[in-house]
Amino acid sequence: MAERDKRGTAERLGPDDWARAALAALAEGGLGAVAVEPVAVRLGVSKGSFYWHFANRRALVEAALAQWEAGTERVIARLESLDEPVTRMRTLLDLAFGDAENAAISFRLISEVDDPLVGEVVRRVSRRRLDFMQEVLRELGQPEGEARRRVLAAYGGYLGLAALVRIGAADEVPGSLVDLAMAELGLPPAAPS
Amino acid sequence: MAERDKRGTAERLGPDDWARAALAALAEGGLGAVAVEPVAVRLGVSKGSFYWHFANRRALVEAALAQWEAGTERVIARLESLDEPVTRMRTLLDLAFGDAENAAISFRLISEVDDPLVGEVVRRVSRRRLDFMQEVLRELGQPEGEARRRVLAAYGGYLGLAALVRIGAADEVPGSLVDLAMAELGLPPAAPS
DNA sequence: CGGCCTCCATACGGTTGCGTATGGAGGCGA
DNA sequence: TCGCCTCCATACGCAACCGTATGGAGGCCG
Repeated sequence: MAERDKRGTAERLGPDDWARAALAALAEGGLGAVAVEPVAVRLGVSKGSFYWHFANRRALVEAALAQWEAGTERVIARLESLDEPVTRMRTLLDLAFGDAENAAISFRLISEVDDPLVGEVVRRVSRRRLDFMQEVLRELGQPEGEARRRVLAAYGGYLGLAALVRIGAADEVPGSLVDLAMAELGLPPAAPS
Repeated sequence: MAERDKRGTAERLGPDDWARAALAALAEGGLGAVAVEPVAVRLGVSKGSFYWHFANRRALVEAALAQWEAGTERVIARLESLDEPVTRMRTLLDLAFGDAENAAISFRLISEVDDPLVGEVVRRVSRRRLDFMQEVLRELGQPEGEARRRVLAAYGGYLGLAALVRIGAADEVPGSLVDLAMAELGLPPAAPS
């Protein structure tokens, strides 16, 4: 792994490193924490470095959002290699309920949807996720309206439960919640591995 | 200053007015928007007024949180006047899914749960709401674990759907979602009015 | 070896928000 | 009327952050 210690060994930074650090700051402190100087401190460098790689703070936020969106695309691409629709959906749910950090970022970004930059990406990513899930249900023969309603309930439930876990109201989402979500989607609860 | 009717009828302000304005700022711009000077501008006064009523910004945030918590207590007190448990739950869901602004505030606060002030109140309010719902299900004879699981799914679904509405993924929660939530709770969907 | 290019540090001015100090306008009782 | 109390305005110092300017260390290449 790349040593991320202080500037001991003079590792050079690229825009991706800044975007990654910006996402970490976003998850911890919200959009307001994605500030140039604090993120620079987090990386162990100064602002001078930042303004070499980026024009301004806006560009950093855009890079962070792009990296977050790319993560969603990566997951979807990985899921599309699975032939069986039911397995695809169950793997999606496992990934979604398992990645608490990404859920936290999603939560932060949704609450910050009034920001024009954030809003555009959040809407696009959410639509992408919902459409993907709906397509899986369509392959399984569910009618359009029914599938849409179930997908909204399932994705909304995912977001909300992630919130409850975050505040400690629900300790560590039990595996049965994946089954519950599968049931809401009209799919069999047990994995046919 | 010849101009002084900027504030209309309410000439003098009290702490409650500041707390209300702070909640409005919170819903719009998040916790970071609960700043002294912007809220003062919102009320049409200056900082000098604020520091008469409050010691510092922290006190303003605390007052806003207290007012938000009081709203939850007010709703619960109103619900407890209803004798029939099923009616109580259905009225609760109608109120919850109907008040989009309060859902937005809940969302903002949950995403800001790392803040010690916010975290304490958010956890207490969430526990209060969950316990109240669980108690209703218990009155209806549902076993403890089952009730807890259903309440978590329902409250999580509420939060998540509010998020989807907020980003425009689900346009205007249809009334059928209340029925869906009732079904998740193991209760009859139709109101017996 | 000398020049250039990349990446980063330092220093500066501008803006915004926090908190304090001080004073002023208006109501109210003596 | 006088004096006091309440509520608010103005002015100031301080800190955090944005963006710019400028220079410097180290690698690469002629």
